[in-house]
Amino acid sequence: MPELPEVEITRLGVTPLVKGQLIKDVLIRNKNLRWPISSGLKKNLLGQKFSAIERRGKYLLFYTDQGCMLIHLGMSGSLRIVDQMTISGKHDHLDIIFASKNALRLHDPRRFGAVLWTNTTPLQHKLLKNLGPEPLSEDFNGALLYQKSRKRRQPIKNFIMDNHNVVGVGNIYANESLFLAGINPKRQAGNISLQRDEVLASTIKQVLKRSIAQGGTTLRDFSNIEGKPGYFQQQLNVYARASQPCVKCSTPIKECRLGQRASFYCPVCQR
DNA sequence: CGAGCAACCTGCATGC
DNA sequence: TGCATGCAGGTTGCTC
Repeated sequence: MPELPEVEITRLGVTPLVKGQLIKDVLIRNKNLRWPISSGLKKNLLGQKFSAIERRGKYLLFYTDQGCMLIHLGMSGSLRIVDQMTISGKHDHLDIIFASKNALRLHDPRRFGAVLWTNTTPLQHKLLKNLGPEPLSEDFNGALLYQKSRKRRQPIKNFIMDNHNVVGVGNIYANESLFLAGINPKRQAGNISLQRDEVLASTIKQVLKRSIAQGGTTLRDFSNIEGKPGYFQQQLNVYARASQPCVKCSTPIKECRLGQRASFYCPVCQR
């Protein structure tokens, strides 16, 4: 489900409803995620308040005065704010219940998500400390892309989806960004000129920003914290459009697999 | 070191 | 209708 825009939509939706609210109870209904939810989570959170909710890559960081809860939504995770009495479903793993009677509820059918606790600076956490730059920050630009990709032979699509190079570019947005930048996804990362890397970096920023502005992409089941879908999928140019005409030149869109992921491109517009 | 790939899971669409 | 297969928005950690 979530790529960076969807995680950001979730963060923006959750923040006003949970920030500063006293945590009254924590229910671990199903601890089975990528790693088991620690039973100590309740002790860590009880009586605390979230002072800020930040994002690093696709991780959500829920800060308290005592430490920080990290949540990753994996492929199918979502957060909702519900009334604490709302009946839970099969894949509802965790409820954090506030004095306001609202609950922050984590739903994750495929269980690729994670809920972790850290007492140290979260950005120094093992899973976060080696992440590449945020795509929407000034740290990420064409010069960086160019410098990091020299002598790299892997396809550019794999390269921009690697968190060490830049975070938050998942499969949909990698496909879309490369289309708009006119770059073939199979092209070796190390063979791309500085000028074209600059186009690519600014395209990635633009695509992510536009998607956030439209509430993210809903393909199957992404929804925001109120359960409403995003609208960016209406603007997808290549993703899941195999054999359909390119929006620019009408050539049928091609599909291939790169790094085990479905990849879509126009063989004429993308070189 | 880079690159490739299996694995972690469930749900859904498809085809026989 | 039932069963097998393949695929899905992500990431880690192994092997070569």
